[in-house]
Amino acid sequence: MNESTSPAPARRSDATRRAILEAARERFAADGYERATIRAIAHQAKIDPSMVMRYYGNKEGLFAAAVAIDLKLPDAASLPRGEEGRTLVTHFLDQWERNEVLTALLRVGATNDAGAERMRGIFSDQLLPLARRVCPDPEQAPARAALVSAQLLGLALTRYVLRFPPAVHLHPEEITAWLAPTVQHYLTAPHPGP
Amino acid sequence: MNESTSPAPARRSDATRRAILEAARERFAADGYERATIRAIAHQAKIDPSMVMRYYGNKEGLFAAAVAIDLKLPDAASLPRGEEGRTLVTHFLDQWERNEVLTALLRVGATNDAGAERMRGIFSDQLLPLARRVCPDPEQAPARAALVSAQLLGLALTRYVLRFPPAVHLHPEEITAWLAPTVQHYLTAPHPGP
DNA sequence: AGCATAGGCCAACAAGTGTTGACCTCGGGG
DNA sequence: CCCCGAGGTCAACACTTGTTGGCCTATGCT
Repeated sequence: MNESTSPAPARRSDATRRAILEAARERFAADGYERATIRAIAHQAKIDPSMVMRYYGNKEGLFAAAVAIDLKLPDAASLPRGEEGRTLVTHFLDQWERNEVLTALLRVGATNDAGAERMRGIFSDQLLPLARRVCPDPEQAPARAALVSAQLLGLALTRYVLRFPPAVHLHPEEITAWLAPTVQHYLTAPHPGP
Repeated sequence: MNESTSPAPARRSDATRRAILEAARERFAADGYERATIRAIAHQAKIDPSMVMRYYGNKEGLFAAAVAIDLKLPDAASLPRGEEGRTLVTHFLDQWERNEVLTALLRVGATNDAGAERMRGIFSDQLLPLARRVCPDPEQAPARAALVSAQLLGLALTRYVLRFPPAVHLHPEEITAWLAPTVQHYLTAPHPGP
């Protein structure tokens, strides 16, 4: 619908490609890397397993294509001062509820090194720069970003992967009310000292 | 060395059984459930794969035996009032650094439902009761315990599973200095309200 | 000493995996 | 109209997995 801006030649098989990617995300998110077999993905996409190979080369390539996504973190400069924690938490929750790519990434990252590497990349490409701009001493940025990611990924883990019942039943507003001050603290509070 | 108190008949194969369990924990912790093959475990334990089946029935049984462990959380009554957060964090860090069972459990829990169920059991059997005794309104205990587990497991995830470099390089004392107030807050602070 | 038995190894099975290549089948441009 | 290539299916490959049963070995009891 927008041929001029996108360099893609708009092949006739685009619908199938999308179906494969969608099924792949769902299976990876539900089963992890090993148990999400190409046959199961192909079955769910209602096509033949060999099509997956034709379009994505091999399973690694399929996974890479399925989790190629941008977090679109808000720019650090545009954040209201003092509200960085709240903004981050709501943004994360929103992304996580909307699409299952992040759940797939987290589940795969726990057992597959390519997945873990992808998570490390997201961390250092997107969260770290933000921390560098927000937190007082840039030298402390990596540690502070690590603390923030531990808090946020910990919530995702217990809520979307391990499915602890109380974590699942928490309302998004309640999560924000609890986590936002913590994240804000990790980003901007003075170092507590050992 | 203590035959009277232990009901185990002290079989001659106990050394082998221990070797299998040790290798199993190491492989599960490093590779997760699927990629930790019985053959790999047997090879590391320097015995035949069929011995694993003989002693533990099947792979599920081996996993169950390998992760049958008690967190040994300190009793809520014995905690110094106001220091529950610090005690919990140091205790968790200590357990996690000491043996790899917890890493195995976390890694497997991300993809295997038996593993996730085991984690949910530990949560509700060990952390929840503690929260019920420590936090002001017992009705809020599940939510508060969930927040605490999100913070603690998030740290374990980024440090021992995903291995974010800044999380790996954090010193235990620094982790405690940052996390103890957070955990204490989640346990005892008044509800922030949505 | 003799032997039952627990400890251990070897080879094989059936099932499921990623991956490949040969083969159909249309749809649109010459 | 024909045909050619992209889209799609089928069957098979080589390999790995969990699991099994038969066989050997040596330990400890009588």
